[in-house]
Amino acid sequence: MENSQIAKTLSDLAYLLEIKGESAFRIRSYHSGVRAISDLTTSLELMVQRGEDLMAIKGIGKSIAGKIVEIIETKTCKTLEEVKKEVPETLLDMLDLEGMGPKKVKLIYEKLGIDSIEKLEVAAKAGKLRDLPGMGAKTEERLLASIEHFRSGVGRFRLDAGATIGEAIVEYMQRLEGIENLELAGSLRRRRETIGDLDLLVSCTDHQSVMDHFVAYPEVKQILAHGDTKSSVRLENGLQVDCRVVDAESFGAALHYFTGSMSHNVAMRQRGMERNVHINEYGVYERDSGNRIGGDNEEDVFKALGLEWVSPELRENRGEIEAAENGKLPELIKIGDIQGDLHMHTTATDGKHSILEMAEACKAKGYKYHAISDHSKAVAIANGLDEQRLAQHLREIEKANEQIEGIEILKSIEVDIMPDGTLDLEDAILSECDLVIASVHFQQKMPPDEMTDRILRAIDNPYVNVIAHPTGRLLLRREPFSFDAEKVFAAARDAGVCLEINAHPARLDLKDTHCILARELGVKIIINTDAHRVEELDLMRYGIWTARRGWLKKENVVNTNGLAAFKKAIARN
DNA sequence: GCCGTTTTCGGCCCGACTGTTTTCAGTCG
Repeated sequence: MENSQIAKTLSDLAYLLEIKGESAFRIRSYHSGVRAISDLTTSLELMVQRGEDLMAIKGIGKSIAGKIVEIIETKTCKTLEEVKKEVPETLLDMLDLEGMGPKKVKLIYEKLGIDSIEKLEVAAKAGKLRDLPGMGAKTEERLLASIEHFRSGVGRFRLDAGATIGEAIVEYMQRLEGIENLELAGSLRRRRETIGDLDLLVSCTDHQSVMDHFVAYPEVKQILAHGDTKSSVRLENGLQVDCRVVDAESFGAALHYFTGSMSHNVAMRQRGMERNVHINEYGVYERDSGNRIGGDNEEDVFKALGLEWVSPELRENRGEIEAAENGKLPELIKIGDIQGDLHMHTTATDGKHSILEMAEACKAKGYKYHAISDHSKAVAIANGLDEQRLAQHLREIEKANEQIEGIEILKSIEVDIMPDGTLDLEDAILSECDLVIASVHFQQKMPPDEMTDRILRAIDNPYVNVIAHPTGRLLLRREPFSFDAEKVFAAARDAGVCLEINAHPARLDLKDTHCILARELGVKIIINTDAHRVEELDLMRYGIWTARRGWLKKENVVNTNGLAAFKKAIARN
């Protein structure tokens, strides 16, 4: 069972208890337990199998640990089933509406018997909510807008969409006179693979002008809030953007605060309490005297807690605070460390540019080498290469290599891993390639054991150097296929096979937590764009961001080497 | 319900905004 399923069960329980009116502190414990589970990089089921102590996880005590075991073993939770008898599960849907919290859900359910979004809509339209204490015509109006947004199905956005939209807003905001500092914070700054909203932080002496300029952004569909220091808008595309303005002396403290993650911030504040330091978005203060000890830059915040500055990508409460305390933070890989891109397609299959065009583009990026790795015959829809065409294609790569100076083009192929784990091209032709990339494209829905064996068998093939996009997921569209990651990673390590971080923002596969596992196990990583046109070579930054979230250093990634060292690094064991 | 250099009780992060109030509760991040 996935950690996310366990987290969902406990989260449902927490919200239902909240509606029921349970003690706020008990609720908070459940929520922090859920957060602790979400921050985990190891499988709870595996921990239970190994007899590890769940109570060693901060935020999980006797009661929640017991429930986790119960959920894994029985697939249900008795407490949750009990609570559902008193508080209908359907109330949880209403909590998803912007502006609806547990108190209002409870009130509306108890006074009017409303237990679904549909009934809520009818009541709001009929003006029946305004008679309830604390509610009025405006509440009804806002709720109807929330329902409309909910129905639009707009959820999270891909990282590249967030980055593009965010960069456009930054450009717009910078047109305002008097802006001192401007930064996108939140999950975008942490480079999460998907983002739920954008957080924009500004410092300026004239707060009001910033707020007014922000809500006047042409793409704004709805203004959700418009205050003195904080405003929120919904854009036409459904994305919510929050803007916060502070004085310059608070910018660092605010940037830290609004970068999050929530888990990281909670842990930092707890640490602050232990050290008699008070942190908020305006600065860092001594708790007793109230004396301000910093806040104009982020370093102040960490320094006040005896910590080194932590890169935003690591702020997920996954051990970064302990590492920062002990000087054990990794020197994270940077985009400039990459010396070559080893996974890209050409017009020979489903790419849009020729071998030479891709080579010139790679050279322009400053790469020392790159690989042309088109599809194999199993991917017929992409005009994949069979043995004969690949042989011809390899000659053409050689020819292109002679025509271009200053960069080495490596001969490669993205060969398909068939359902039985064999490859769809003969070993003889694979042996002529400098680099063989193997990937699963078809028949992804198989039992986890079979998928594990399938990939293990591909790793066994002595010509395979890389497993590409190892989990096959497409963000927000397709789930990863399930297999025993630890087994596969260990086998890759033992065989000397690299695992790819596919940098395409639709994939980001391996994902961050897999990178952490890969690093722990000592697996070699390669970061590739899988470009199908020259412009997509620019996607490398998303792969780097994911690697950074996965605590990877330059040394963990083979294509940070020069050509000679790279060839050694990809050699099989 | 969780936690502990204040360890088995007594605390638990906190500030902004809105709407409905007339001093504040609920929601959000």
